[in-house]
Amino acid sequence: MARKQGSHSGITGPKVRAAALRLFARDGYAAVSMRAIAAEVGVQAGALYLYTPDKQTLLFELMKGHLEELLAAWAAEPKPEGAAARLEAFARFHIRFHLARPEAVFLAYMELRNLAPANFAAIEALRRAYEDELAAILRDGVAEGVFSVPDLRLATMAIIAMLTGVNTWYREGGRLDRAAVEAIYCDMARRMVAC
Amino acid sequence: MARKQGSHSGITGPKVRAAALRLFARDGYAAVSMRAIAAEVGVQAGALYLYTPDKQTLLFELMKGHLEELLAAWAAEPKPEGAAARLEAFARFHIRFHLARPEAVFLAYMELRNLAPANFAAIEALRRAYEDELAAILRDGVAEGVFSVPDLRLATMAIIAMLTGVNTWYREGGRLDRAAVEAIYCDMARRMVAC
DNA sequence: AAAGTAACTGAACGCGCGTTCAGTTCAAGC
DNA sequence: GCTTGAACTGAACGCGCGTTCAGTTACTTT
Repeated sequence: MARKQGSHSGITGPKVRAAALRLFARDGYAAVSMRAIAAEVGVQAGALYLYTPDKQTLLFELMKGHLEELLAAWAAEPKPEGAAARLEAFARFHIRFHLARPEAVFLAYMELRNLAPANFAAIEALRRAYEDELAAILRDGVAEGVFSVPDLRLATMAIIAMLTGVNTWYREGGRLDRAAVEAIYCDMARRMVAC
Repeated sequence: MARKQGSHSGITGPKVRAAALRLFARDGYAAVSMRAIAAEVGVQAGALYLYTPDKQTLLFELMKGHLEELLAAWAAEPKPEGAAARLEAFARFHIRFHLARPEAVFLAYMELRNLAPANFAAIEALRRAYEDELAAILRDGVAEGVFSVPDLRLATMAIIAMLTGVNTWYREGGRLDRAAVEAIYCDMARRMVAC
């Protein structure tokens, strides 16, 4: 049978991941069929199994990849002196990173329940590691005497929930641009923990 | 054929809603079959259609019911004088109400994409009405000179995201009880908008 | 030109899906 | 005790699911 242009190009793997991410984020893991992903890529469903052992692993790899990228990106970020400055860096980084990847963020928050227990544990550990980065900043700030928090863990969760919340309403071309949102949320995060 | 005890008891409707809420929240709308809901109730799948026209409407009614209950409960709450006191009342109410209904809250946040457009619009309007309640408190606080917010809408979204975030980590019997969590989050919300 | 190989097809597997509906059961009203 | 009607069953409808695999294609290596 005639083969279409672009076959054997060697980029099908990334295409599969991109299509799966897009569709999982839009319709939800359970509502997306392997055939739908395949159609998006331009192959038959069977071909997907050259790139993933099964559907569940495809989801897990997407979430794991997202969180590892998040941790790596934060690790690569310059860390200023002083907890107050580091909190600002964290808040700005968090919003910037998350607004740039709305689909992956959505997936990582919404599809946890579709993970097999072992995969769930792995994702939770990555998320916890990220939370610990913020917790360390707050702890340092308290030690420096520039922050006062009633409870370290709760303040951590509160700030992350607040910052991640931006993804639920932010739309390109809205009333405020990313820089303005960054600045305002930065300010609110600072107020929450400032003495 | 012999009929089991409890038939024709006239409470099947509520049972259907309760089972659907439990299963939708646990496994996700798309992953729950009408047969699974029916099994939970103790009837055959066909019997569910005496209580709902279809699966989609069942989801919509659950979400609508939850948000209407939320608005009614807040309307029934005593409103103290002064924006600062009203913010405290709102924060405590929000946490208390949401922690008491984790399944409905989870459903109302996670299954929006499974709503038909008309149903989605109805749910969004209810949610917006609730947000406006908090926005009004913040506006009043600014007018009274007791609050200072860089942006009214963003502060509203930030506080609600922060408060709702409690549901993602709070577990009965954990380190802090509900009252302690309420108090700490109340404090953080106040700090965010205080002058 | 022949052989080898990675990429992909297309058909098939058993299964469960949402929904419909004719028929059955049971309690209540007369 | 007969009739009524609400509650419910159980089978059926066509369809799409995740996954497998023998076979086919297109390109590379020799």
